Amino acid sequence: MIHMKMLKTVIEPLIEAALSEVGINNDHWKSMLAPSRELEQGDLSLPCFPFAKQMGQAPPQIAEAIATAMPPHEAIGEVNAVAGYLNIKASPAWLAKSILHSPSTSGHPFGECQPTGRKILIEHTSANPNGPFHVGRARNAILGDSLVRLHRLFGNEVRAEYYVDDMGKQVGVLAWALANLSSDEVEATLAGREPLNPKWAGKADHQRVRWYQAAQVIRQERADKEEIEQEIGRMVHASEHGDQQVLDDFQAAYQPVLDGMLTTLARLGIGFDTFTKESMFVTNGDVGRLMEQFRSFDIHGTADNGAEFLDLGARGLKGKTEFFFRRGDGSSLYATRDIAYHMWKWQQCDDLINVLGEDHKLQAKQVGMTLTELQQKVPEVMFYSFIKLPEGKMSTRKGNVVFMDDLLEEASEQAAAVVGALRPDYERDQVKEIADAAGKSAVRFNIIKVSPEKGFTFRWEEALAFEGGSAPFIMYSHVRACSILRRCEKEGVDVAEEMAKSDVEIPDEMSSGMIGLLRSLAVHNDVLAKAVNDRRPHLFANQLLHLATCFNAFYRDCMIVVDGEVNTFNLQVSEVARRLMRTGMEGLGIVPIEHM
RNA sequence: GGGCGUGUAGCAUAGCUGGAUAAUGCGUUGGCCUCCUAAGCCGAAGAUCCCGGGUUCAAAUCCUGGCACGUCCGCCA
Repeated sequence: MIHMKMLKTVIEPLIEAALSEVGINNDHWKSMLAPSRELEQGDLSLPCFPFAKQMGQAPPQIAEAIATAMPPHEAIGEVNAVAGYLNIKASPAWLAKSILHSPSTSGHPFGECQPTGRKILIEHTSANPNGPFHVGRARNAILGDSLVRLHRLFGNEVRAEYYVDDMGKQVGVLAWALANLSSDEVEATLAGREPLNPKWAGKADHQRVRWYQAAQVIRQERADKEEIEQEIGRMVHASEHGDQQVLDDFQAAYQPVLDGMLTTLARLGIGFDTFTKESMFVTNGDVGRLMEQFRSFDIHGTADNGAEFLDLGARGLKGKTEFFFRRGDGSSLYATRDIAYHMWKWQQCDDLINVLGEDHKLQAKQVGMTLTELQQKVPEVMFYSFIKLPEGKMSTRKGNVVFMDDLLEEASEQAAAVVGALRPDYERDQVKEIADAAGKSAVRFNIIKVSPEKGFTFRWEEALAFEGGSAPFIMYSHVRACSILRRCEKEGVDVAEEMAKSDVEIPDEMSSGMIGLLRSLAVHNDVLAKAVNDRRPHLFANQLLHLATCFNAFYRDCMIVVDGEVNTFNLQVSEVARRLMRTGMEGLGIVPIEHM
């Protein structure tokens, strides 16, 4: 629920006064004051039904009485009582003045961040480096990166971190395959499958994943599979005990794959500040010390073969209650290292956020409970549900996947076709630049605009939609705002000078387009705050869509330059909207280009 | 079997710390470019808010019992 905070702050004392004059004295009403359902009626509304009993009057009467008792204020454009609701509409002139003149009271209407001083560490993606991104895995990266960007826009100091799984079975299999299988063997093993797309033949993530896939088959089928398993097991075991040679071999195997994956993410505008290797916590002794510490816990237990666990059932965990942190052979488990990793992360930030697939819910719960047991803070987690295809679950084995690299190519191509048709006079390079921006933005936005916990079915036609509720729609509104600026320059208007005027006359009568835009601008930063604090980027995505829609209506109703004359008020509002659109787009990873 | 999540017009979604006539896009359909980019704007049609029960002045929203789908329940990562 998004309140128009700048209005709420001002009118709460006024309502308080009106209520006490009418004879209502309780504080419950503050939580009842809500954004109006009917935008025509107002910005904030107070349902008066709960007062009926106390007052012995019908709600419409009470609403009427409160409306009459409301003290006048310049912020209030209109007060009305309808069907038991007290509706308060902000005065457009006051909204305009607040937005234009006092950046400090309205957050940062010009899109400039005010540092909060809070340090946030966001870990996202952290995919195993064993193959290229498909759109399923990419939901994590897109969601995570949007959260990173939104936090930065909000003014937090953010570190985006990738946790590299550089040990364990998956990397072990990859390393074994690269060392033991020839190219011919790999291709023969994978003969029945989708071949490597020649376009990606030079990209290590696409290339090396074939070794990995072939190894998965061979481990099941080849006559010497037991020896293979032993060999892999030996390497994995060594890696878990911090054997540097094995870890180095592993890195040589996965690093090119990881680099390829990062290239894909970079195309989406996704990057990281730090990479932390899982093995670090084994080699530096943290994991060993942690496991020793667990032994002193009263919920510690030991299985028949010497494996150790914590009985989280004793702390209220339902279902699977034993949380194993050490194998019978004494080596650590993924979750154990994850706990060491979290303790390390907590030393470097005020807030910790992890972006995880819904399949990690139990594991995250176990880690969280164990951290509590260690008297550590529990990280915030953003869970998302998986992306599937219309044909069903994504599966590399069945060839039922859409690679991110392919999606981006396709998006760019389709966008180029649209731009080419719409702007026949553009140069080829310009078309390509616009198409790349529109393509990647559309792909990102398509995923961010829906709430993470909702199951998501990938459809080409939706991912590549360039109208309606898409990124290009927002980009287009922004382009219009940029176009206004260019028009001003062409007319010889000194925009900086126009913007600096602080005594612009604010008209009494405004068009619906202007009023709508002012209202959207007024809640913009409230939505950003909510999206950041609740970890729900889609709220901000919808706000940006709303802002763009409102801008389009404003664009229709409010000319900025007429007959060479500039309307300063309209220009100033347009510029606030432009900057907010621009920073908002950056906050979601939409590329804010100036021509389309 | 147990835990967690999801179920809203033909389709995809928003709304879910209870409040008015359930919002948006696609699709369907009717209009708008001598005027700052029509990737746009304005209008119309289209909803048993999965089903049953309960709480409440008021339920898409909260509780409860079903159903469907997703996901987890490894000494894997």
